[in-house]
Formats: sequence, C-alpha cells, structure tokens
Amino acid sequence: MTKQRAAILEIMRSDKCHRTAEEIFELAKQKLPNISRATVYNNLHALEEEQLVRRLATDGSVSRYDGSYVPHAHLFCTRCGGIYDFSIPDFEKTLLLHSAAEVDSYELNIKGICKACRKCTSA
Amino acid sequence: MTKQRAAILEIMRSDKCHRTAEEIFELAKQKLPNISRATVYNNLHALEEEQLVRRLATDGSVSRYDGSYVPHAHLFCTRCGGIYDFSIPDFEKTLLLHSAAEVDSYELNIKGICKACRKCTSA
DNA sequence: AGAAAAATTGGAATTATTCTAAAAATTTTT
DNA sequence: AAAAATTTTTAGAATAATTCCAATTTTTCT
Repeated sequence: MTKQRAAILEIMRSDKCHRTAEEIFELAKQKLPNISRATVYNNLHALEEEQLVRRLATDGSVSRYDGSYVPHAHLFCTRCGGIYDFSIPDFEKTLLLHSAAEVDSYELNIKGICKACRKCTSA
Repeated sequence: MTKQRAAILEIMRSDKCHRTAEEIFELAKQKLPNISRATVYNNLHALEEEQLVRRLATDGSVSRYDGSYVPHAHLFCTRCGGIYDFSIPDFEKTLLLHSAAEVDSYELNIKGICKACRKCTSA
C-alpha cells in the first residue's frame, strides 16, 4: 500500500461526494504535493477493480467517482447542482423481471429538482 | 431542412441501434460524401434540443445516441455487446416516490447477460 | 540488506468533442 | 424570381479528459 493510494482511498471514504478525478487530484495534492494525475487515475481504476469505488457515467465529459461500490441511484439536482444518493427497494428484482437479463450491475441517474430546492421560493 | 439534417434524422429513425456519433457520421457519408463531423454533432445536439433524439451516457469515452426521446432503460449485454431497450411499468412514479424529487428525466443502464446469450452454451 | 516486483512521476500522446471563420445553402422579403 | 438576411455546413484547428510511456522510486519478498 503506497501513501498515494492510501490518500486516495481516504479521500474516497471521507465524504459522500461524487468527485471528479481532477477534484480528487487536487485534494490528494494537499497531502502529497508531488502526486501526479496518472497516479490518481491508476488508483481509481485499481480501486474500481477491487470494487471499492465506482465510476459514474455522467452527462458531461468528466467521470465522477462514488466512494461506494454498492449499487444505488443518483439524483442530479438541476437547480443546486447537488448529487444525492437514493435507493429503490428490491430494485434488482425489478430489473431482473423486466429486462429478462442476468443483471451484473446497474446505473440509475435522474435529473430533477431535489426536495430542498423544491421548498425554496420561486418555483 | 438541409439534406444533411434529413439524412441524420433518417438514420436515427431507420433503426433502433444506439449509435455513436462516429458511426452516424460514417453512415451519413454514404449518402453525402462531403458531410463533416461537425455537422453530425451540430445536428445531434439540435435534435436533442427538439427532443427527437437522446444522448446516452455510457461507460467509455463515447456517447451513443438513441433515436427515441421517450425515457426507457437499456441493457448492455456484456457477452454479445448488444444494447437492448426495456421498460419498467410506472417507473416515473417509483422514482418520484423514492427520490423525493421532481423528476425531469432519468437514465437507467444495466450491464448483464441478455436472454439470448443466456440460452447459448457455456454458461 | 539485496533482489524483484509494483507503483509513481511528468510529460507526451490520444481521442471524442467543440470551436471558428469562410463558404454554401436555405429562407424570407420584396 | 431576384436580392437580402439568416442559418447551416465545412475543414481543420483547438480543447480537455484520459491514457500511455520510459525512467525512477517505493514497496514487498526472501
């Protein structure tokens, strides 16, 4: 276990954000000023192999990484820009039923307005 | 309506594939040899604005375009590489219920082994 | 400690996509 | 139907996230 890898793992575990590789790189630099981007990418890939992290496919050109490998859904709030986790009970079963497939993994992302933003003024 | 745009629209409507911009470009060139990539991208964006086409976020670095704007789920078969549509009844309601959000759109992609591939030999 | 294997670094390379300015096509106005 | 105005197309340059690479450093194994 290298210190670079430990730092990246620590960042991924320390919060529930869904950071981009660049953001993770910036955070890691605070601890290890010489860390390189390639190392961040290498480790994120390795961590995904080990099922400790999951890459999210997003709209834009950047990927985001989720500190949990357990599948769950994401809400991208179009008002505040936040990304929130949520889950749907027995969703794997639903998928199996309607896709007729042997399901390995899923990615469910929704766009909309989160609860908090809905409460704010100006509909 | 330019002939480039008509050709792209025609391609998008003619089959249910989920093509990449590059594939669409190649197909369009068969009809219009001088068409440029930028035109393909321009039109795909415009068609998405008009809600005639939808861009899918995928794993890799390329986007794929769906000839239908109506939301539905996709199965990416890890064995045959095929991409299949499926849908889940009342899924919008389920999303509303569990996300607590006002849902604008969703993207649901699953990875697994499709029915046809499961039937084949060699589990 | 010494040897072998694995990871890191920094920068170059790659690749999908976007941008740009000039030319061409389409639409609108008369 | 011609002229003017607007929109679209083109070709190639520019951009940006990610990957690749060879040399060096660190870690692991014995």
